[in-house]
Amino acid sequence: MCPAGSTSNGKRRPQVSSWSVARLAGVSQSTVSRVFTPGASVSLAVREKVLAAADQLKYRPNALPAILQTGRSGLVAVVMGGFYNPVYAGILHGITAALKERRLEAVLVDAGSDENLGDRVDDLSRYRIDGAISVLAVGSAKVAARLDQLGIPVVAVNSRPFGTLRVVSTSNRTIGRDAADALVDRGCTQLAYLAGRDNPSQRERESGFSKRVVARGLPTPQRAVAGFTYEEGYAAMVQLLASGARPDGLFCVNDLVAIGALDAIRTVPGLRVPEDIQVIGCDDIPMAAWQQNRLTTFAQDMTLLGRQCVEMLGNDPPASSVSVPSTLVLRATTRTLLQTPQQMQSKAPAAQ
Amino acid sequence: MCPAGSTSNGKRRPQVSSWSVARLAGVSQSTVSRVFTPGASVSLAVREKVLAAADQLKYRPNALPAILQTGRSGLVAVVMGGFYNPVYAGILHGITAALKERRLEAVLVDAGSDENLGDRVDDLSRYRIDGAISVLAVGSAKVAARLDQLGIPVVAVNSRPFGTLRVVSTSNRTIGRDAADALVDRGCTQLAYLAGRDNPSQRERESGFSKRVVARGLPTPQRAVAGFTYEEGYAAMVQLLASGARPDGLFCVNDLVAIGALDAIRTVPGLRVPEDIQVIGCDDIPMAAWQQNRLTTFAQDMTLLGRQCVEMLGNDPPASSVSVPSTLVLRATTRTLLQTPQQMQSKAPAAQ
DNA sequence: TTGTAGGCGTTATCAA
DNA sequence: TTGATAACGCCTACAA
Repeated sequence: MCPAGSTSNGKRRPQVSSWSVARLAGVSQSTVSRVFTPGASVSLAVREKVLAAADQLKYRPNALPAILQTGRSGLVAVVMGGFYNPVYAGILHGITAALKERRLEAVLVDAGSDENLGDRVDDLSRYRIDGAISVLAVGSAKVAARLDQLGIPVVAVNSRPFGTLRVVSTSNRTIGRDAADALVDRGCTQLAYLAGRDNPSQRERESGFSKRVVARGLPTPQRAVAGFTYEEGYAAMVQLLASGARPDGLFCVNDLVAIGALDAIRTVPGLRVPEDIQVIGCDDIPMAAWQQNRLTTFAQDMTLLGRQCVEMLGNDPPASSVSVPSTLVLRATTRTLLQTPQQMQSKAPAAQ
Repeated sequence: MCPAGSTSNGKRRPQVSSWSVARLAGVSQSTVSRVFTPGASVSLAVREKVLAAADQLKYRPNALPAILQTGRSGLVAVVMGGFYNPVYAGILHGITAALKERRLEAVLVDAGSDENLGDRVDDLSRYRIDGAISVLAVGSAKVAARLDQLGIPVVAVNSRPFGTLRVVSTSNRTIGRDAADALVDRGCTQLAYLAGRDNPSQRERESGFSKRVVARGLPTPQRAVAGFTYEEGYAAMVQLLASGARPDGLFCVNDLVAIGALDAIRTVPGLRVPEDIQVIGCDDIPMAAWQQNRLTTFAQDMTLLGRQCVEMLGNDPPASSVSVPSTLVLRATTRTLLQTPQQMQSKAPAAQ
């Protein structure tokens, strides 16, 4: 009726089990279990007796046997590729908030690059995690195949749709197009783009931008490869300007790069933003709003993005892909819009 | 000899168990277990046979029964109070890196305020977490007492040493003193301090600063309450300047506040940094190094801080408190130091 | 509504 | 070095 070790066995931290509570309350162990199972049928009298006993013993249900039994752990792996960009802080916050609502817990994995992603998530499978969310884009079919084999739902942000991978994207192509329109509408004719290292969202932002610029009858934008950090944006812009290029409209892969570019522009005497060159970033990180930057950029609701990731994780049957919208936030690095005719033209279909 | 469900029972995701591996390898389940237990004695022949079988079946040890048995989960709760300040990204990175080295996993808790801290960690005790690290300072004895009762080691950053709480601190008092010395050595006579909301590290930074300023024979610094964000720093400085105050040396509770203050100062025509007012921040977040700021500040090795947290968690017997050093990083918001005599005076003992 | 019994997949113990 | 067996603490039948 009552297993030996359920009281305490001296060697380990003694844990109060449902058996001890049962004994104190004068009921069976199953009854205690039912009291702690939402929606189970227990008489009020018994429930109160049990809760009183549990309270007295400071009983905390142990999730592990239940996981062992049901196969569901309530644990979700959350994979990050580093935290250097404040935009990740927003996403992480969104994910943790959404997980909390569903009573799921986040096991944080700082993977660095998506090479390690497979290994790390595989590692975590020993905890029987229910799923994984990767803020780090899954870039290779090999990694995707590895994740597939785990047999758990995997959501990845801004990845290509490999296999059963579920993808939540920011509307990168639209952002690129809107950036082009915003700059062209404001009179820019010499466009330039500061690129990140190759990944799906970078590629889409760029292609959306370039194609729309060309569709608007302007030459293909100049291009410089920066990366994703302030320093890389700064260096790339210094180099671009040193090469003699004088674009009058600049779109950057993200805000950090844009802010780096702004600072580089400021080193050139007589070159003014937005009079001589207009700049648009992407993400709307807090620093974009700082007085020293007042950067025009695309805002995306990161809390929503986090929520979408968690929701997709639970979808059954699996939805394969959703994207979150973005809004152009106009600040001081672009001029005010005057021309209405071109504004209308910006509604034209993409040169796909 | 071989339990029924160990192959697959149709209802759940079928998991390969040590029993299936044992059967394929022609050994007992215990032997399989030993092969996957570091340091257990198994003959080479058997080990290879088992590993081959495990490989063939893609066996992944299930951690849950082991946890049930040993009481050790390898899970550590990591409590954050939000991610708005980039310094937290650094700390989080340090913690995850150190945990990984010890083969521990981080369960991320975004607590918002330390009120929820107790509840959330208590929640996680159902996973039999081995310990908790709170980047959020534990501010009340009540929360600390709650954590005490969990019977697991808890490390908190920059908290007061309540009960069995283990504390890792940045050297806040020293930072305050060094900031005072740095400003006074550079000729400041009218000091001001932008404070955060009350918490242990804010209090120590301020008290270290104020006392040293007074010890150096100057009047008590002016004080304005900002908070911990750029916006709050900006607003507080705008107000301070509007009140007619014209300090020539400013120390801020952190870099975000300092950068906000810098931007506020820039709104006043003719007020130059560092000629008219010198500014020092704290944390050395990436933005402090940006060209637009070039903020003099105190750098702290956040990776080290993370490592310390993890190490303290494992200390037995528990060490109660350590602190990590910081270094003054001189940039463009302070003047260059000329006077040597005062430099020597800065080595004088604190007016404690 | 309540209790009994079996199983989840490991580790720990002890005997062979 | 290996194997058999008993926990670990819960959930899920099924019986009362």
